[in-house]
Amino acid sequence: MEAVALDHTMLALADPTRRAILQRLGSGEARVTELAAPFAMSLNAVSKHIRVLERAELVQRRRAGREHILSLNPKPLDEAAAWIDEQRRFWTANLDALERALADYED
Amino acid sequence: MEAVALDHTMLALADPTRRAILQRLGSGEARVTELAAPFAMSLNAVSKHIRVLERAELVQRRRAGREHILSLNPKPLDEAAAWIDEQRRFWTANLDALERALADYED
DNA sequence: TCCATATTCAACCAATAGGTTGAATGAAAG
DNA sequence: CTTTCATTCAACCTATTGGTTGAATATGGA
Repeated sequence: MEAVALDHTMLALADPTRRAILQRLGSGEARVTELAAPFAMSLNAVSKHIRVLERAELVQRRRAGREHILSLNPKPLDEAAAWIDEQRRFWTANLDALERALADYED
Repeated sequence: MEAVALDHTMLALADPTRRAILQRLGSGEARVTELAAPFAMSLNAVSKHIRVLERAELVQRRRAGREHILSLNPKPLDEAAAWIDEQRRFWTANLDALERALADYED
């Protein structure tokens, strides 16, 4: 994944409102007003959050007349998970090597 | 995971310098100066990045004389990965339900 | 046509991020 | 001791976030 794309994805995930929006979109597409309803903030604020999610390409917009229908795009989520998993594999591999070295030392 | 902890973790991961620091720490602990060496920015800037990683508890500090030794703490990484995986499971479950509904409809 | 609805745009604001430089602290080494 | 090394603290700067309110735009419906 492009570094800047990861930046955008991780930043988008670093806010509880945006995570809640993603979670909501997990059960199906929704209009802006529907997405905004649960939150104690203005529609405009939610609209801005949606733009952050769009920048990260976590969310796609489709216009149907005056309504904008948002839907989830899981790919950046996959790529963020892949980055984390790679780090964890790398880290545990090095830990294992350390343990083997210690075992050798103890012999 | 606490929402605010996830906020801190995701935000910490949303910067290429900090991700590189984590990657470096994957292969073993390091001093501040060592961590800063690869980057074209001041030591102070890297010191700040480290504080962001510490706030997220992705990194731990141990003092040895005048040196501060940083090491990786993978737990927040695990919890971030768990959040993402949960979303993906939820999402694919709903997609599957949708597909089943479509299959029924087509019958 | 006129009004209501859905949404964004624009301007503003306070707080935070991400960087700089310069000074302070504190340990090590000569 | 005095100097060097490792690191943070403090102040500052600019850009971005995350929110607000008010106006603009565009579609739908009576």
